[in-house]
Amino acid sequence: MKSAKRSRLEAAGWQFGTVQEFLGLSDAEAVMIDIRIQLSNRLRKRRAKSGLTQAKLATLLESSQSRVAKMEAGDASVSLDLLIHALLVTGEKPAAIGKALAKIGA
Amino acid sequence: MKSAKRSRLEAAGWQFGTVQEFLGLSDAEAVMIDIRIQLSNRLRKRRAKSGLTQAKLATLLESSQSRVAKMEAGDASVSLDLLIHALLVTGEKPAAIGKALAKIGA
DNA sequence: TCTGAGTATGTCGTATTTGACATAGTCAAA
DNA sequence: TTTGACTATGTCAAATACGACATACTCAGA
Repeated sequence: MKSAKRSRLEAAGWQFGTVQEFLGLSDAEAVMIDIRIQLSNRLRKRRAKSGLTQAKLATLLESSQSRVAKMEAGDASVSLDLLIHALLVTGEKPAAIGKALAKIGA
Repeated sequence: MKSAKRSRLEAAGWQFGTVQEFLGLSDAEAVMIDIRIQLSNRLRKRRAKSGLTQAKLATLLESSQSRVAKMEAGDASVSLDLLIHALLVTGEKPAAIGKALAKIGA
């Protein structure tokens, strides 16, 4: 968007910025979401590589297929605790989890 | 302990091994605890370095002094989510958190 | 097209985690 | 030794994360 138009709209009361700003999230909260997404993606890859179905992984975790689906979807109802636990159960090493986090901007 | 004595005691029904074995924890659960401890220690250091009291940090987190104390004590009632969030609020970068995790054995 | 294995999504009752509060412990400075 | 700032610990009602279940979607192979 050209800055002239933007200025006009802002004068009319509109605000522009990132989605983060739109949602009113602080930096920390935004990073929390990035972490969740990063771990989710990683879990799906790990599981696929191990040839596990969501149902089988759920059994190992003493959880349920639907919860594993939510983990991999980055669902807001899933804690980082559960995601990390799941990763560890797939054989992921803490060092690898650390590396994944290191790639998150901010 | 000498292995002869150990063998004798094992024959009598005693078991030996790590604390982890004693408590009946799986590898993943043991690592979860290591992660909590690592992040707890890191939080206390970060806060001290920032010259924040537990009460002030609690305000930033919209939490309470007692919960911050529990975070730093590695209390079992504190989730990794909360610990990580707290670290981020003290200005810790995800990369630094990643490095801390990378140092965990196993 | 069916069928079946795998995955996604919504809901429910329960278990855990939460902030708040009360209160006790610690320790330096007066 | 008192005071005051900081930290630790226990408890509680409320919030939220949990596993389980039902059900829908996807898609490859018969």
